[in-house]
Amino acid sequence: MKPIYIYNTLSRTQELFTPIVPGHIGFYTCGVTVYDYSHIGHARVYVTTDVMRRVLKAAGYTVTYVQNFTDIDDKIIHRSAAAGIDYHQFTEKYITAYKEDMAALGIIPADVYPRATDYLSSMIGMIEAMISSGNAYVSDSGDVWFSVATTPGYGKLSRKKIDELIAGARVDAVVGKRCPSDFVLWKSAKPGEPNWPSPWGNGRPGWHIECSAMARDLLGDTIDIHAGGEDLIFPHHENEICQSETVTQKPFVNYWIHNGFVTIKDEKMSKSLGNFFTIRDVLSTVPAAALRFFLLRSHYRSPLQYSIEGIHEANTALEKLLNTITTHHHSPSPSDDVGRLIADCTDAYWTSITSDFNFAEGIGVCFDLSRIINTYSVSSAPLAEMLSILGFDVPDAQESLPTDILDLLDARWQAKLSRNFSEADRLRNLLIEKNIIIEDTKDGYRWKRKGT
RNA sequence: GGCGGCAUAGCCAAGUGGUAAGGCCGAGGUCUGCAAAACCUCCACCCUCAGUUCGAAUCUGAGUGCCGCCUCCA
Repeated sequence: MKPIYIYNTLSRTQELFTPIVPGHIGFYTCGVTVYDYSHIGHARVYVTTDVMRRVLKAAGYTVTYVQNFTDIDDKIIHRSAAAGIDYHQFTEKYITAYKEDMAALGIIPADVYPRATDYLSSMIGMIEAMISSGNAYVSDSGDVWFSVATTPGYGKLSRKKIDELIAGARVDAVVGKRCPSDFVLWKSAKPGEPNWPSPWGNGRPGWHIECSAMARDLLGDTIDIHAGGEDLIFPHHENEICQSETVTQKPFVNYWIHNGFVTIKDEKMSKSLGNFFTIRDVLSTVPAAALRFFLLRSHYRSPLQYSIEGIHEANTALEKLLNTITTHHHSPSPSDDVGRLIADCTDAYWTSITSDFNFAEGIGVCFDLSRIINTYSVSSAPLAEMLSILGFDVPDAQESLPTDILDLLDARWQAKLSRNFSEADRLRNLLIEKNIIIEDTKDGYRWKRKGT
């Protein structure tokens, strides 16, 4: 089990990761509200957490990864009504689309994709507990509110003070709400809205309670890692904490991880600003691996400026690495010195990716290793392993060719040595027709498959 | 108004006390029958001003610029 360091939003410092159960990790990431196609900002979070999972697994842990779908909320209600279809059919469409987009990006599916509407009874149970402990109250309209003032540690994640929240509250007074900072746990149904029965009348859950309930049901009272975009720190994650902790009386999450935003012209990519690009639109113009590489080339907590030029550049850079792997050297001859250089790279790579998941630095090491492999004509397997952890499909570097191809390669090399260039070129063209590209080097030649 | 974050080369981007990784672009070179690739060399007064220190991109203070959260948001 290799040590992992994680920057914990709760402490605002990098900490040595220690799981609750040795060798196993419960990992929860806030998923999307399924009312539209996902954009590049979403892609960043899920590509990042995908590689985090891969690193944790490679470090020797087993990981249970849970990612929810918020399949009921105001936007879903409005948009499905506008489309004239049932909310469930509506969300089904976008859940399918989401899974397609993630698959295209090479993201390993979650172990569980819980949907809010499948966990109503757990949510209701938690809300009842909050009411009986005096942390929540029911208003005349049948809405249930969480009383923030009754939670001593409120604000510990976002570092906000309750009085300041109240003083600076931009929210208009809501009927039934005792304090501006209180938030809704259960909303009574308006006419025509989807609703479910509860002790407080028909209605639907507030947003925050779903994650508290689903995380608890699937991963236990305390989970190891909880991730999401940094816009979720407040109020979503802050509220999850107070809900869960008032019910269980245990810490909700040990390590909080938050992603920086994808920006466009220095502004956050978001639907309300209208400056977003959907994953499927972008992938219609660039390879998915290029987008993945683009997202991984900067640290996950830094803002990332979106640009199609940046993705093209990432593609060029990635191809350089893949080229190193797909090129088969004719004369491998590793030495102890070179072996040490490679080992140094491998060590540096591991240090990077386990130091708060510094994939950008790790990628830098990949280029160093690439140069070593090309310079000394040695096996590219260590580089393939590195890229594989980052989630790139790497061709089999140890692939062997059919004997007829090998014979052609050899014949062409002999022709070249005897300076029979017309025959050498004829054989080279023959090989190109068979998708084999030859590149001569100082000491011999190497080959790779066309288009890889 | 409150809280938080960011500012490194033409562009992208690592680096949290010891004289600036990596990639893209550009320039020159090596190799070479051709082709392709690769390799080598070159390209940074780390936003400003003070301060701490033997030593700061890295710590402290002030300033400037930009962004985010406080309302749905990955």
